[in-house]
Amino acid sequence: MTRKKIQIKKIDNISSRQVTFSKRRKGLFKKAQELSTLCDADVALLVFSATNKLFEYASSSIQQVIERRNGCSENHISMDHPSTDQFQVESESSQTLRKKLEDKSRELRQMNGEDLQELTVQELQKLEAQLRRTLSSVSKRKDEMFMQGINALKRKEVELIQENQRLKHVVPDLIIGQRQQSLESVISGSSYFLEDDGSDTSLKLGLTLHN
Amino acid sequence: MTRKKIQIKKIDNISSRQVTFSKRRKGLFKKAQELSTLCDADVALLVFSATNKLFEYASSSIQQVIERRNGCSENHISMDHPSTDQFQVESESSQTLRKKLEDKSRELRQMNGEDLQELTVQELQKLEAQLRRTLSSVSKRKDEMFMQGINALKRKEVELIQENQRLKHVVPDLIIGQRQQSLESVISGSSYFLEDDGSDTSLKLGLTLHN
DNA sequence: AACTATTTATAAGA
DNA sequence: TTCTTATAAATAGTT
Repeated sequence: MTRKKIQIKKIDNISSRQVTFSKRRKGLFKKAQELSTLCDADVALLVFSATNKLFEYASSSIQQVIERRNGCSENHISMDHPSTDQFQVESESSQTLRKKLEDKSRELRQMNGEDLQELTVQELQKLEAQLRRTLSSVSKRKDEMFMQGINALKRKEVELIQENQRLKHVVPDLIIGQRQQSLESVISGSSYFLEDDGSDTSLKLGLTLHN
Repeated sequence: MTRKKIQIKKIDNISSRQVTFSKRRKGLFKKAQELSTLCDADVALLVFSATNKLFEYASSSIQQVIERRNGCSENHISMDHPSTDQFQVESESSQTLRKKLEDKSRELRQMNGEDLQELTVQELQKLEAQLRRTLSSVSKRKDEMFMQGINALKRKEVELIQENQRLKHVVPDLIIGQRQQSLESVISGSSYFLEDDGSDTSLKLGLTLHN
């Protein structure tokens, strides 16, 4: 909105997204409190960052409610779904969940190369080692999948060869039996395989089926 | 803030207060949604007018929670003080949190090379590319930190060399001039104005000063 | 509701 | 992070 007009869509660059978040969050909170004061309105504003950190504003008359919520954070679900009561009771609190979520988010960001400044050299080395391990697993898995694909194609190839074998016997009979009939359409599709010298046909097939 | 700057205090005139409320509310909601979009943040904004009419905004991932309340909402608009219920509702439900946590956990496991069988070849390739990017970032960061460490050591080295130079001049004079006096007590004092030619005494001193 | 003179917010850069 | 600054956006007072 200055220096240059921007499009309202997710900011790609991570650090400028963080900077913008800080600035705009501040601006938003200011405007919220101004609206509250100027117009005697009750305003509540909750902002969760991409890292699940919570920022909140509440005009004074709502403040107490917010505070009460912070104390006991999740009975409303059991109100909506009484049947889940027991489950709710023994399950983790929202606070706990949010903490976990925050942890996972940070870890994930670091695995995506963000927020690395938070790490020590040891941690970086550990991360590096893990990345290499994963990279290796991914390669392996990719290979597996390629091999599966190739094997599937090979099986199909065998089937096609067998089919061709049958056709090879059938077609000449037809040619002999019905010379007057056009046969290009039948043969052109599969004439490649008609000459069966055995081995290297399968190789060609494998390659053509790949593409 | 235009035509004239205003003070941020309750607007006395009722109609202009209402006008301002409309205008600023609109602006505030726009900013809230921009923040949400630009920075990938979850935002919930509730505004009660002085007449207790409710206006609200919620970014999509909180939306569902808000909507559930809308199903049974007619009664609390007219309340003087919003009930506890309302504000518990606007924070994310445990269910939502649990879902998010699950998603992050899966992503994290995959970045750690587990559960790769769930991914397609395309997804594997994407993951691989990301891993390589992160690996590069990690290396870069590690280099930075090493360089910082090295530079710190170099600075310290320079300081120590300078200190040693001074001591090199001070110590021999002392030895010559005041043989009967304890060496340690003299060194700990600040008599390094004294000139001298210097000798290997400084090396020992330099070392002891390190520890 | 519209209009605009100003103030405010803020994107980019340092 | 914080500051600066050029420019975009919001809006107070007016019509």
